[in-house]
Amino acid sequence: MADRWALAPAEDGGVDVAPLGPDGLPAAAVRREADAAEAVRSRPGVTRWVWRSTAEVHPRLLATGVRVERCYDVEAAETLLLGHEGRYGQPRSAAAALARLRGGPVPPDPPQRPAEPGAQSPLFEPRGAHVPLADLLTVYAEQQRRTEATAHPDRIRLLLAAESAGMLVAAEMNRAGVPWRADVHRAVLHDLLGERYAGGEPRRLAELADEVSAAFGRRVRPDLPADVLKAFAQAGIKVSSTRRWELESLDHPAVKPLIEYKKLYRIMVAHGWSWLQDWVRDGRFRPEFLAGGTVTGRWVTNGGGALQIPKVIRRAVVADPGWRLVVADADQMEPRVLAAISRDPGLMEVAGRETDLYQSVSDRAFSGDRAQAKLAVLGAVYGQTSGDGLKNLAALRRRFPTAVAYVDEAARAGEEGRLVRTWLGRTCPPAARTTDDAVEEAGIPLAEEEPDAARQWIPGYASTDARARGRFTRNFVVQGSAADWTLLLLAALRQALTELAAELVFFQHDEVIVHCPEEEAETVAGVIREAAELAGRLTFGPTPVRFPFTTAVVECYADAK
DNA sequence: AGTTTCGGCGCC
DNA sequence: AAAGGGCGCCGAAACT
Repeated sequence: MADRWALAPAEDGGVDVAPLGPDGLPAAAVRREADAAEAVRSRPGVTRWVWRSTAEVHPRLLATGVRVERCYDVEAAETLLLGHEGRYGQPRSAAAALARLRGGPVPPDPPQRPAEPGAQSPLFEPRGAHVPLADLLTVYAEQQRRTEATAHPDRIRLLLAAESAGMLVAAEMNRAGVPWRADVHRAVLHDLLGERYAGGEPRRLAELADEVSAAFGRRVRPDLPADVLKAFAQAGIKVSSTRRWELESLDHPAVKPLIEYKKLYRIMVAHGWSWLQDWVRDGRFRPEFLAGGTVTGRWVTNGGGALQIPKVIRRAVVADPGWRLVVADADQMEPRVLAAISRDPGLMEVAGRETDLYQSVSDRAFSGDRAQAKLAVLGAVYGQTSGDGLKNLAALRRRFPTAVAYVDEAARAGEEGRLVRTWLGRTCPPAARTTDDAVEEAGIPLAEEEPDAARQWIPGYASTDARARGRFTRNFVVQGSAADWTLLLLAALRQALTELAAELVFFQHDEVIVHCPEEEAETVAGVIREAAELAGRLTFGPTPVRFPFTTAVVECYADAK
C-alpha cells in the first residue's frame, strides 16, 4: 500500500498533515507543523500527497528544492468528476464541493486571473478558499466513492492521477522557464523588420505600407482590415475579408506587400520587442502553463502565447552552454490514438508500425498519395463536411470502417446532446440549453437581473447548433484521448528524469522539450521513447499501437525540424 | 475612460 | 485547393 498523506495549509501560515489509511481517512491524529516544505521533506517515504490545489502548494515546495513523488489534486479531481457526472459548469473548488455535501449555499469559483506580464509564475496563489484538512478529507472520501461509482473506476482513477501529475509537471515547468536568448531574439526581429525608428514602425513595415499605398494610389493602413476592404472596393474588387487565403486569390499589385506586411506585423505585435520586455527575464521565457486548461484536456498557457511561438522566433530558444535541447515530437499522434480507441483492425495494423502512418494509409486507400491520406484522416478527426474531404473520407471509410464509425458515433452523440468521453473518461460538457434551463440544472440561485452571469459559465463550445456540436464531439474523443495519453507520458517522463540533471521545459500538445547537459542527451531521448510506450500501455491497455517519437538533440529549437 | 467583442493569425 | 477541431494574443472597433 502506497504511503498516502494529506496536507492543508493552515491559516496561521503553518500546515496540517495527516497520514491516510487505505480507506482514505486519517490513520493518526492531524499534526500542525510550521513549514510546508519541511513537512514534506521530512517524510521522504510518502508516495502521494493529497492536497486541495497543486498550484497553491507545489510552488512553495519547489522554491526550497523539495521534490514530491506524486500528488492527488482535489480540485482538479472535482472538475473531472463533475464533468463525468454531467454537471459541467458547477463550481469546482473544494469549498464548493464541501458545501454541496453539506447542503449549504455553494460559493462560486473565484474569477480566472488574467496574465501578468513580467510576473514570475504565481507562487502563493490563493485561488479557492482555504479549506481545513478535515473538510478536505471529507471531500476526498466522497470523491473516492464517486470514482468507484463510475462505469470504469480504473480509468477514472488513472485520469485523476494523470491530471494531478500534469499539475506537478506544469508547476515545475513554470518554475524552470524556457531557455531564451533575448539577444538572438532581437537579432531575428531586426532581420525581419529592420531597424526601429523612434516612435514609428520599423523600417521594413513602413516600406511595405508604402508599397501597399502606392498600389492603391492612396494612403492605406494595411493593419486596419476596414481600410483595406474599402481600398479594394474602390479598386472595383469585391472581397469579404482580409484573410490571407482570400487575398491570395486576388489579382492586384497590393496583395503581395499586404500579405508580407500582415505576416511581419503579426510577429511584431505577438512576439516582438514588447513581448520580449514582458516575458523574458534572466535568460528564461516564463509562461504559465495550465494543465487541464481546456475541456479536451489539452493544456493552455496564461500569458506569453507559449503554445504559439512562431517558427522564426524559435531561433531564440537556445540551450545553456554545455547543455542541449532534446526536442521530441509524437509521430502522427491523432490517427494512432484513433486506432487505439476505436480498435479498428486495419488502422491498428498500420499504427502498429513505427513508420510514417500517413504513408501506410495512403498505400492502402489513396494510391500512395500521402497528402490526400493525411487530409482524409484529419478531416475525419476534425469533422470536415465539404470539399475534397468528403470524397477522401469515403475512401477512408471503406478501408477503415471501424475507426470512422467511432468518430461518426461521437459526432452523432454530440448532435443528440449525449455525453461524450475520452478513453480515460474526461467528459465533454453537455450541449447548451437555454440559459434558464442550465442555471436551474446547476442549482445556482441567480437574480433575475443577472442573466449575463449565467451565460458566462456556459461554454461557447457547448453550441446549440447541432452540427457544430457534432464536429466538436467528433474531435473531442480523439484530441481528448490524445491528451489522456500525453498526460501519462509526461508523468512517466517526469519520473524517469529524476535521476538526471535534465529538466522538462516545454510541452505543446504532442511535443516536449527537455533541457539537459550534453552528455545526458542521448539518454534523455531514449527515456522519452520509453515513456511514450509505457504511457500507451497504461492509457489504452494491451494494444498493438505504437507511439513513436521523432527526437532531435540540438542547441537551438529552430534546428529541430 | 474602461470593458468586451471582433478580425486575423500564430501554434497543434 | 479549401476553410473542419482546439487554443491565445494583439490592436481596433464597438460597447457601456
